[in-house]
Amino acid sequence: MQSKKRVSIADIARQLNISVTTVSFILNGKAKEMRISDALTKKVEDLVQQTNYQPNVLAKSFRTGKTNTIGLLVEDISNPFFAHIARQIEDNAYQRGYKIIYGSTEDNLEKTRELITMFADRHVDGYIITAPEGIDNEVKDLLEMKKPVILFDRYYPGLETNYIGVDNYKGTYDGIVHLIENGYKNIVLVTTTSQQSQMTERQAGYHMALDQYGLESYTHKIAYVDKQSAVVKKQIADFMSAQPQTDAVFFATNYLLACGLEVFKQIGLKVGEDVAVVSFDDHEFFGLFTPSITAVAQPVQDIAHQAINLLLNELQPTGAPSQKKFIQLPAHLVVRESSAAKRRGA
Amino acid sequence: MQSKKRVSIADIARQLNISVTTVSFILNGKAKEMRISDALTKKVEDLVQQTNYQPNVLAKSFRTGKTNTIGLLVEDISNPFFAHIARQIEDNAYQRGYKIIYGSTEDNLEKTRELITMFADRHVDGYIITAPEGIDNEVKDLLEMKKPVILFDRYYPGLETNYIGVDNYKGTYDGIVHLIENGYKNIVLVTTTSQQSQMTERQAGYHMALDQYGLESYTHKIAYVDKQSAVVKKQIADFMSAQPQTDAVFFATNYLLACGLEVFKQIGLKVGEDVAVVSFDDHEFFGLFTPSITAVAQPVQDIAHQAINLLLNELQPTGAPSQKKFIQLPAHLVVRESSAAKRRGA
DNA sequence: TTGAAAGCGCTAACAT
DNA sequence: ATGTTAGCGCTTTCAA
Repeated sequence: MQSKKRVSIADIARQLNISVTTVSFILNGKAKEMRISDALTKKVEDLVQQTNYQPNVLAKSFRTGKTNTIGLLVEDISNPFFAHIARQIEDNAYQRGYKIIYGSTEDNLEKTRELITMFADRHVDGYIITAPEGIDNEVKDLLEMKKPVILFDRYYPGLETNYIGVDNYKGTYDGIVHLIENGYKNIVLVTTTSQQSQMTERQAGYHMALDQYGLESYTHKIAYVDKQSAVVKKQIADFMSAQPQTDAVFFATNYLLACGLEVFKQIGLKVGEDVAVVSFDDHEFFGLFTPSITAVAQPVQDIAHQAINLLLNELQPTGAPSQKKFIQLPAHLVVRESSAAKRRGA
Repeated sequence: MQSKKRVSIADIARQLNISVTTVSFILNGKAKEMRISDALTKKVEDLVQQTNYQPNVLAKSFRTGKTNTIGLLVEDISNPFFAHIARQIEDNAYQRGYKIIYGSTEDNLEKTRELITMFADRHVDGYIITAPEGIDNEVKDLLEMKKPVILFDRYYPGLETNYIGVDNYKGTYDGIVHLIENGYKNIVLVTTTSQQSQMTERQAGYHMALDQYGLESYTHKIAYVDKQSAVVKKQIADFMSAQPQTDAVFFATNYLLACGLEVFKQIGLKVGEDVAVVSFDDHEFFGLFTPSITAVAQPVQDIAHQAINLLLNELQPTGAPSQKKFIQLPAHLVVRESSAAKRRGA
């Protein structure tokens, strides 16, 4: 396939009348360790330069079983949150010699299983995963095979592995308290039916805040199927007309918010006047909305950075089995116009 | 590394007292071709099932030089346009047994070179690339090595390879004509200094429309460096105050639009009243803006679909050297509120 | 301090 | 119709 035959380690050895072993050692930085003479080392390095020798990664991977590849499983790469995470992870990984192969799970168990199998077949060295419900056994299998796994965004309480995510509980709590302090009393939580940790934590934060202030809670869970936003919108519309006293809505994801905004527009509810709005997950355009949208922002860069660092650390063969980390980063409330203090008589 | 030793093709052969060749042929669907008895074929297939034999992909790749991997080089995976493209490509590729490894070029020549080298080292079977300026030689090298390359979003006139993109010229032309017909006369084009095909085409479309209607053109090119949006905003602000007669602005990318909207907000220009606005590239949230934003939408799904199809076709070893395709899909104007007919006296 | 050689799992040319 | 075997390029054990 290649136009010119690539030079191999044997070519180098032959030209210098030495053995491939020696060349291999030098190439892998074991020259000192193997007490190979500096002169020889130099000669080899020069020839490598001169011939533009590039080791055959495939052969190397085959031999060692290491591929220098990381499997990244996100819920959906086209979701801005995950896209940004992916971008950061990519940057970090490439800088350290690792490539990323990715897949979108759609939070679907079957699809995730397939992806994990594919990635395992390819001998990826480690995994960074946003786990769908029910995938714990597969993850356990990976761990048993000594493959490092980093969970992010959501975790499994029972799994002994690394996790990095945001403090969903506190983030939501802060958002709700903010609404309460701005005078809102009938605060609805619109969330999904998902039982994943990040969602249950957000619910818990919501309830905690309301309890503390002695307010009543109105949770509305939507089965978020397939971006069938028509269905979602219908449910939100129904809910709003059933509970006309609602003066604020906290959306547990920014997709739900998008649906909500559309509904409000349709039924003529003015955001920021008739109803306050806060979203979990910020978005680059929220500042440009009218009114601009208050959101609980996740530290995307930090999350990605920590995820890849945790993974690369596990990949470094240190003798001791690494201590598993469970990291929760603070989320940060970005106050904008959509949650402005409630006006009397509104 | 694996907890149990994987079963190999030799194990299968040994257990059945046949040769690895036979097993290999059967595994690769050449049983018929090699006239291997149905009975034997069946026996092998059963044992494969039963032992859960999984071919070692690494060994196979090493041997054949094929990796069933596609290198996807986009400008920035965290840009929604590319993120959506990536998602579609992923879906299509996985369905057909290919994995994606990706990289963000940042439209930076050096970085793109590195990525291409990395991908080449890994023997990816083919490439899908949004090419930065100046990368034509590297692409030419790939083509010489018989590696299929699909360019998308922008092309090099001199390169003999496949291209898939949108009709930027017509898309922009339509957008400008729409503004003109809605009564706008002083229409500014805000674009980048990039000389890439997609940008120059958009400029051409802009000029064509204005010429046709005998209107004057006011192009403002911004060096889009590093998302230094402060710089970009400053330039837009300066431009607007220097040309107060401006009644409409066409932004050549949705990032520029975002900067523009912020500036207009700051200086108190009301979009849709004081100034009409159209963006090239739609965005999922444009419908939620107030006023909602008119945009020239690219058929993301089609683009991705065609790109991956073109590539997979080239990967199918048909005798004849494939005819290179140059495909331009129509862009589609999504009319919303931001470009509503100009009111008299505004 | 360096070299010879086995072998990773698979494919395919060549033998029978 | 099926088997023997030579590599692919590299790492690493063992020997010298």
